[in-house]
Parts: sequence; C-alpha cells; structure tokens
Amino acid sequence: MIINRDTDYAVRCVLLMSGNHGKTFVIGEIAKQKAIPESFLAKILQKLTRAGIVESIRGAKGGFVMAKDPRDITLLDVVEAINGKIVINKCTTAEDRCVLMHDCPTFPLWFEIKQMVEQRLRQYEFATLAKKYEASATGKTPSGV
Amino acid sequence: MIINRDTDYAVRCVLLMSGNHGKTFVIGEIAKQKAIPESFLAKILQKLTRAGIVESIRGAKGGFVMAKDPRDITLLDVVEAINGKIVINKCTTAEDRCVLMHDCPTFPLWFEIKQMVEQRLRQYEFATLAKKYEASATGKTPSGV
DNA sequence: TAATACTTGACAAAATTAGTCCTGTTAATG
DNA sequence: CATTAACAGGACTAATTTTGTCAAGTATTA
Repeated sequence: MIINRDTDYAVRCVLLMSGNHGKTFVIGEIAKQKAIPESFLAKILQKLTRAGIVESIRGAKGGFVMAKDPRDITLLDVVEAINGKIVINKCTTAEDRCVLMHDCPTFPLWFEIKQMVEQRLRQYEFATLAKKYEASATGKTPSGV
Repeated sequence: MIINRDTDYAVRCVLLMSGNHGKTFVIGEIAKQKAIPESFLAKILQKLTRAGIVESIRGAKGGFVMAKDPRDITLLDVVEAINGKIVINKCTTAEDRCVLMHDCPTFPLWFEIKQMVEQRLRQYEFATLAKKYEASATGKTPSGV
C-alpha cells in the first residue's frame, strides 16, 4: 500500500483547497466536507504545513490556505509530505539495509520501481486534478468522500 | 510497501530454487541458506505451492521442487502468490471502495499506477534473475541474506 | 512401524496505522 | 485586556496488520 489513510485524506484535503485557491478553511469545514476525523486531519494539516503545501493561520479568523499555486503541487509532493519517500522494499532503506545486497539481483529493481512510481506521481498536479474534480462535482455538495 | 517481509522471503526462496532447477529442497535447508525463520518459511512455501510455483513432496525424502521452468516465473507471479493483487490505495478495492469515487479525480490514477508496477514486475523472470545471482555469488556460501 | 517432511489451523508478539485528547500558543475583537 | 477562536505539539490509545510460533495431523519411505 503506497497510499494509506492519512495520505488519502491529505489528497482529499489538498484537492478541496486547490479548487478554492485563496480561501481560508478551518479544520472543521474540511473535515466535514471530506468525511475526515477532525483531530486526525489536524495532524495531517500540520504535515502539509511543514511541507510548505498549505499555510496555517493561527488565532481567531485563522485556518489554512494554500501556500503555493496548485499548479506547482504534485501528487508526489503530498504523498511525500505525509509518508516520506516511497519505499518499495524495506531492504533498500538505511535502517533495514540488506548486508549482502551485492549478491541480490532484485535489489536494484526496487529502486527502479520506486523511481518509476515517483515519476508518475510527479506528473499529476493539483490544478488539473481539482479542475476535473469541479467538473464532475455538483458544486457545493459535500462530495468526494 | 509493496514488498513486505514474506514476499521478500519468497523471492529469496524462489531465487535459490531457480538457481538449482530440479533439486529437491527441504524447508530447513532453504531457511538456513536464506536466513528465513523456518516455520514462517513453511507458510510461505504453502502459498508458493498453491500458486503452482513450487511443488511439495510429502513424507520422507520429501521437500520442495520448482513446479515450472524459472523462465516462466516472473517477479509478479511470486508477489501475487504471497500478497495477492497489488493495491496502491485501498479505496480501489471492493471492500473499502469509495462510495463517491465518481467525484474523485485521483481514483483512476491508483489503477494506472498499479498496472504500471505490475507490468514492470512481469518483465523480470527468475531464470535471468538467478543467473545474475549465480554470477555474483561465490557459489555455495549462504548468500543474499 | 518408525522416522521424515509437509499441512493446517490456532495462537501470539511486535509493529504500524489510525485516531484521540489535553495543554499550550497565537491572534482578533469588543 | 479578557475572552474567544483557532492552530501546535506531544502523549496516549485502539485497531489492524505483519511477522512469526506451535502442536496435532497426514503422507511417504524404508
């Protein structure tokens, strides 16, 4: 599973915000519209903030706004913001690195596949995705659950 | 993570057996050579057996042999034998299917990426992989841990 | 019949995922 | 300047999945 629950929530969230570029959302609103547990979404938004995808505004009248143009945010950006770099097989990571990987013919393949997936995810940016979304959605209805 | 521990073990196992096509292995031998917990490997070999990748021989002098030519076994075969079909996002599966997926612009992408990964894994077959493996391995040493 | 090996299902520990909650901080506003 | 609205961060918890283990059963050989 490359996309877990939190990444999926993050995508929904950025999708909604991309379709309303410039608007300030409070957590509760996004949570309601996208059927995401509110306190969990709070955590996810923190990650998106640290990644520079959204910007948080504290205090009364606060909330979250897009920090960048949706054209400059790819699916890969959001995926990595939430879960870090994609890993196909743990044996390729520093912590779980296989000692005898030199003998392993499959070892390089996991890298190759990772890069392939990354490249594909990088091709999708949220401006386009949100446009499709708006086109099929009815408008204000809580959609895309 | 597309490749978890058990799939990784399965790959090691099929790799070893592919390099010794025709030889009958007992679980203990594979486990030792590939540093896999023996009772866990037993489970994995059952899956490989049901998938028709290896054949089990019960009783004394029993063990496991390759059931097919390593040229006809791809990485995808082994991955699917252990973990079933690759899933990129659970929302695409029957059980966790998103109700309002019609509004979701990312929904089709998960399928697309899945197919891309499948296609790549299908390109690697064990005869070639095992050959590379033998080329770099020293021979009988427990390698490829 | 004794020994060898796989089969199956139940169980269990460890890790990860998913989510909650509480306390603190920041900003607006009357 | 007190109050209220909203996010920030860390500790905690529940559920699920992963990663195994074990014991009783079955098949085969000698």
